[in-house]
Amino acid sequence: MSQYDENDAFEAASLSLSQRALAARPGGGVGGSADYMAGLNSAQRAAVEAMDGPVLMLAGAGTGKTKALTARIVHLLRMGRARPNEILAVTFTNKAAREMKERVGRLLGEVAEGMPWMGTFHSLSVKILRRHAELVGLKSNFTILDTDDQVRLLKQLVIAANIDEKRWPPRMLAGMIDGWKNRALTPERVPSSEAAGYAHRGTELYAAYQERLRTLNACDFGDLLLHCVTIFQTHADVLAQYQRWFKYLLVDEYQDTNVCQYLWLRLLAQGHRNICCVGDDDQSIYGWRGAEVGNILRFEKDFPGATVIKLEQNYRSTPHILAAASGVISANAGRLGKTLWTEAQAGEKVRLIGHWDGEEEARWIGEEIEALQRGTRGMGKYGLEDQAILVRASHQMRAFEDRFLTIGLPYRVIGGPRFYERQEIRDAMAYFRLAVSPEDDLAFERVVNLPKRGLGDKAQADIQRTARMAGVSLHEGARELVASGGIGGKGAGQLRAFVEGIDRWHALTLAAAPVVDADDVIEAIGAAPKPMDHVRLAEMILEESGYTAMWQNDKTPEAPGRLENLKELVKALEQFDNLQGFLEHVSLIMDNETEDALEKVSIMTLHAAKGLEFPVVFLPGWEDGLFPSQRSMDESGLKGLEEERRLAYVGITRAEEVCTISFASNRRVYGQWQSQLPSRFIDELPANHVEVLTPPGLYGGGYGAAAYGSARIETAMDERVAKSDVYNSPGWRRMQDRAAQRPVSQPREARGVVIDATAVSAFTEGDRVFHQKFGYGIVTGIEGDKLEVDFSKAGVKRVVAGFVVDADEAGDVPF
DNA sequence: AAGGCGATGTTTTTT
DNA sequence: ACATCGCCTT
Repeated sequence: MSQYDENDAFEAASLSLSQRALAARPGGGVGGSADYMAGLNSAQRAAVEAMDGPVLMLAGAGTGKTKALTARIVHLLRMGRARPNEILAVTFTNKAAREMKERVGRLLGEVAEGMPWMGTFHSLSVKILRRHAELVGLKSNFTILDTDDQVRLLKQLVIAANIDEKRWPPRMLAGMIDGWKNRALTPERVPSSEAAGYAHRGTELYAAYQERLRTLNACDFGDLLLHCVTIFQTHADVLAQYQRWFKYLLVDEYQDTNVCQYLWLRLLAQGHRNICCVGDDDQSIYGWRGAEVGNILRFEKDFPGATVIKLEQNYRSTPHILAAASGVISANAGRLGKTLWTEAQAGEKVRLIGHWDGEEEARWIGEEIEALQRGTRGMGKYGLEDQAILVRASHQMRAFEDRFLTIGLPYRVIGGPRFYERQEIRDAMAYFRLAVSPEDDLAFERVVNLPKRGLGDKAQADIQRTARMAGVSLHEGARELVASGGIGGKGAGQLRAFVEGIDRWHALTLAAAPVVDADDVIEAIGAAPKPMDHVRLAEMILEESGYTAMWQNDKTPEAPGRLENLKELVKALEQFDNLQGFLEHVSLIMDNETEDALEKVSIMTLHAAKGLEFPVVFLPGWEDGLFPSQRSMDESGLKGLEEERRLAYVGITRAEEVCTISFASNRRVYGQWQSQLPSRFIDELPANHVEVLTPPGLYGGGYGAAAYGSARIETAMDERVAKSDVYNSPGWRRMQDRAAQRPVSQPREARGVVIDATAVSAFTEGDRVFHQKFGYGIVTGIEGDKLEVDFSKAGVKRVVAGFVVDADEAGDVPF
């Protein structure tokens, strides 16, 4: 069942909930004694009770903003201010929306299905847009393009416009258009000052792109919001209807809103102005994708008379950690200004350590994690799931993955490519899209020659031409081309089969969809096959198209993972009534939540860490150029640096008890060894909340030998000089040469694949094994639980036995 | 039509 | 270093 089904959210669906919820507490909500108020501090309470008019809830990290936000919703309901379907609650991610629903539901003692207008900007926009699509020239069943489709479409337009796509990459145009849409600029509103971009033809192509989208009855992500804003701005009656309906607005992570989202909110809030924005200017880290910190900084100007409530009591971190974070962030100008405080015990100081290079850093952190797991650091015992490594850029993860695989430390990478962004998932989805709507040209293009059907550029151009001449879809065009014999021998049979396959699958989606009316539909189709449930249909499509076989025949190490993902995809179908519902869902949702119970260290980017917390946090790579990122500073100057600093703030405030910052003197960047300077943010850490650790390498004393403080820089400089001597020494060069000769072409593992470190299998020399990261290999030696394996792709590696499986098992992934 | 090879550009990411 | 992409060869 789709989350975005078209049940009428305006109607009575949710009345029963509100009435029951209210009835459950006769006289409930009078005064502050209601259960949902229990445990709120005075600031949180104030945020809950300030119901009317604009409210800005400035919620520092770990100050219980979600608690306040959910209590506020419950309060509005209990006080009878609004029915559940009259509250608009907006988040950025589906995860946040889900969590809010759950928590509100728990407080109400009901399943919060009755809050239809709680969701992401995009999902709520889709809901609104489907009702008024015709006002922007779309039909209400428009499709939502992903970034991939978007770029491919733009590429066609760029080529058609005779522009050198090498000098002016379509991807760049996509970025510009996204930027414009984020700022709510339709093609005619793009300022002329920006017209020079993209070979002076940016706006022209933007307009052409919008036109093309309309023809395809499609939207990109930016359109979902922008079309809503356009409708609100040009149809006062429609806007008024929504303004009347949504009695209260709540916005989470307000500091992340872009101009378009801001307009969307402001338009809806005009009138009663019952809008409550929650956010933290110090955690604004998405400026690079259009977020405007200005929105939150300007709130009181935008909404005069606003109540501003600061949540400053932190329930997450120790005082040292908070002080370190505050010290760093205080270097930023133009903050609204908050001071976090806590009642927690002092705990450990933030630990700082320098390393020789990135590999040593990874080695040290690995050992530290294991020591904390055993409880041998005198700082308590922490399970692996309590520990996280937060990096600035995802390429930093590699060193950790390599190291952890070698020592057999279970880890999981959070983030990474989204499930639905993986190639095999998109391919499979394209097949499903074709089955549901054979006229989906973008899907057709994607898979017409996948697996290879001998339909290359020439054949595809012929199909395009035929279709365009007849004014029909590529699917129909292809049918005609086959019928007219306009296609050569080998491809002809294949194309015919492909076209007929689509017809057959399409017929089956019709038969599969409405279970109740199945008989009628079958009659209508005539010789239609038996009704088929959509899960089996999906399997069949992937089977018959040869797509599954394509990966089964693929011998690269990532192929089994891809088949695994396809299985997962099919499994995910079970939760939906039909393919259509599923496609709608996936176009807006990332479902990356593979909560496996196994104990694992988490590795993720700082961006992905926002909103999370861990007892133990490692922050490696604090080196100028890497963090703060050089690129960020080059492109956005001081603004960029300040955003990096907020990222540092986010990183530190993720830690509850133990926070360890580290840097390396040398790092390989783009294959080149570079000597690194410690991050300027390290200088901003308040000295009395930091403990400097001695690195294990003892490269002439290390940072721990020096008193921490103003002398640190000089020491670091001296150290660097000393180290660069070592770096230039013959011994070091020999080491480098050896390292360079080592076969290290390690294929990147398919992320999210469960690594079962607990499986103990007996191997003998000569066994053929499969490793998630290194691929296939032969066991050449055994030492305890460690194996020496000669991998065909990655060379000789020592790996923990639990990380490899028998090659036959791995190759035989049943579908 | 498809696989191999050299040029290229490398943050962060949601929907 | 390394992956991706477009072009060139077969």
